[in-house]
Amino acid sequence: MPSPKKVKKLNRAAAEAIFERFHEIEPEPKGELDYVNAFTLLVAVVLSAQATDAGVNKATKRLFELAPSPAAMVALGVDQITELIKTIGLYRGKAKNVFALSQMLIDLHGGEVPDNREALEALPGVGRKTANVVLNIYFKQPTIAVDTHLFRVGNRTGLAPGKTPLEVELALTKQVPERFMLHAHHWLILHGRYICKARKPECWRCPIREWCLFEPKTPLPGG
DNA sequence: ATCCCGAGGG
DNA sequence: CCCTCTGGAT
Repeated sequence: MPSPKKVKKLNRAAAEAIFERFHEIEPEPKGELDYVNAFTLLVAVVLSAQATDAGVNKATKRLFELAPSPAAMVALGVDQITELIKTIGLYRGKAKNVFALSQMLIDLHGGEVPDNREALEALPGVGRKTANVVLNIYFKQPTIAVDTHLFRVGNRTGLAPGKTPLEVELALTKQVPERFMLHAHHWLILHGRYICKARKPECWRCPIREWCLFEPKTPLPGG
């Protein structure tokens, strides 16, 4: 019979300590995507799939100057949008989605960005992760968007192990204390981006290493 | 499971 | 060169 392979997972107390530490270090973590309203946030997040935020910001600086609203975006047209965002990976599909999504906001939501998951995920190019970001960042809902960083950090640390992003997300909703839920996404993404990096995690300067289950290849100095 | 796909870093 | 970056649709 298949033995249920035990996955090492941090207990609640350790999880709570981790977020206390994050809060202590950075009480108000901020994302690094540029936007000026709900619409531009939504578009920026759609464009950010498999792309760096720095690269997205470079393109959206051009794009949002011409089209900071759904109507302006539709007026721009797919070809113009494509040209403007050509420096971002997956740009063809993203340009089509941004155009169609803008038209749909006009047709179905009075040009506004909807504040619920169902409506958001019905938009082209918007899946669970993107919807969670908009709900969390703009509408201040306690969602946790699991991207490549959260997925890696959740598994590597043992904070929230899971085979899929959804599993990690559900694990995190149980591990993160409610009072820290609004900021959990930003704390974890920044931690993953600058310290718990994919290639060379910098464990020697990690603020949560005393709780982490990951064993770095290169041992800590003196340890 | 596979495709989409440019920029930046090592 | 190879890997990674705030994924989604088929």
